[in-house]
Amino acid sequence: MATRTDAPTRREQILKEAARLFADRGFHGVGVDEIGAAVGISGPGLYRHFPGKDAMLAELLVGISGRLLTGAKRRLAEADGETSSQILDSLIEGHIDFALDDRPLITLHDRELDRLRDSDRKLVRQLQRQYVELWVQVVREVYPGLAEPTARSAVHSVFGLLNSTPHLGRAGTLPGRGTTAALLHRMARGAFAAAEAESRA
Amino acid sequence: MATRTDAPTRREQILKEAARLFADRGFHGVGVDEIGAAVGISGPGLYRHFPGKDAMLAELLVGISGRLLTGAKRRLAEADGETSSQILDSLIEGHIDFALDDRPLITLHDRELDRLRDSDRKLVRQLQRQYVELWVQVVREVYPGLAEPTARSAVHSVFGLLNSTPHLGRAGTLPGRGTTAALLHRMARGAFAAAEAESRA
DNA sequence: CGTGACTGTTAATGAGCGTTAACCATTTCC
DNA sequence: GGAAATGGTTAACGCTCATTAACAGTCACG
Repeated sequence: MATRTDAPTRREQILKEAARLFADRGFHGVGVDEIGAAVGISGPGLYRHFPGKDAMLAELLVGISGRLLTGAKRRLAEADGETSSQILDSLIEGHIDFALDDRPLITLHDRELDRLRDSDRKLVRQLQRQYVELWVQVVREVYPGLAEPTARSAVHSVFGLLNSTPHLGRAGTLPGRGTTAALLHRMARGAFAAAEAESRA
Repeated sequence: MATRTDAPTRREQILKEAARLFADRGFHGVGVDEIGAAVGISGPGLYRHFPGKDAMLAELLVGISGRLLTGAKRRLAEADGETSSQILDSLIEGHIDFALDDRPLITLHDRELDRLRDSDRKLVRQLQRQYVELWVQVVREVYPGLAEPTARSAVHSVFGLLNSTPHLGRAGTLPGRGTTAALLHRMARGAFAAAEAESRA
């Protein structure tokens, strides 16, 4: 489990650049030649590493959903003795890290899902669903006033809030990563708390 | 200003169906034949109403941003005597109405902007910017603790929250429009309030 | 040495698709 | 009543683009 210091493999370079390009101009908006050029090889050379353009998108999207889910599961597992509230904070923190560090992937995540083969799309959706349900459980422990459907809607909405980072001005204009992360975190908690205020209206 | 009861014109049918299709499968993912079929005419017949496929997208996106902005301006103008807090509630309500009633447009709004001609994209961005600034002003009146950059980030994030409706399960599974709107409204206010808590940390 | 396995290259193929051309029915209106 | 205007049609063009073919350099290793 050592953190890898190796040079990135060609496959990884391709995936990274493809993610950036897909996020910028959409799956159909990017040609294979362009992806190839981004890693210094040309067009069809990509086919030595992937069976096709679709496969790159599939691997990206499955990878995203998978990493989000396993990350959340890990946080949950490592949390013996912590309060539900602390666990929720940990989930939020993990999601924010992801949103801030992998903006292109976040963008792809809910933009290009429909371009996948049926089987891949099903897989991604299943991973997403598990991730959501995991959040819903924790959220309902922290905010018991939330009925399950309400909690699910609230979770989706908070994802929308956290995933808004791509719209927050390109890199330079942001008030600094830590500040932004803290702001998003507070807002997420505030949104959940306000959601719970329902039953008492 | 009578609410129109007329049958929708062909142009409007086309725009509506195009919006739905673009939102579902992306601008590049939809063919003109398909758009034509959706309104009962076939492929090239569209060119009697629009100079090209791009023009449909442009009109849709400019229309969205324009309606959001003018709606917000109207609410502001009609609000003499109201408190800033009431005005903010009105802005939120307007945005939620839009998000719930025109889901496809919301989706397009931040998904296909890059496919526009430079001039159109500039126009749309300008309208968006005005809309954001208008919110920022009102938000800062209600939550004076918010510095301007923070307020702007918060506004973007709340847009992310409100625009999450497309992800809230297709139509049937929603707990009812009024309930959903109320939930989103509460969460938005809660998020802003929590954002303000910053300077006092 | 030499024979695969790898990783590239360029050229060709073939499908999809936006757009234009050429043509036609219907309505409007002097 | 006839000429525009209007809103369709189908067929053809041309371009983009993913994918495949055919070929070649490099390195590991028996």
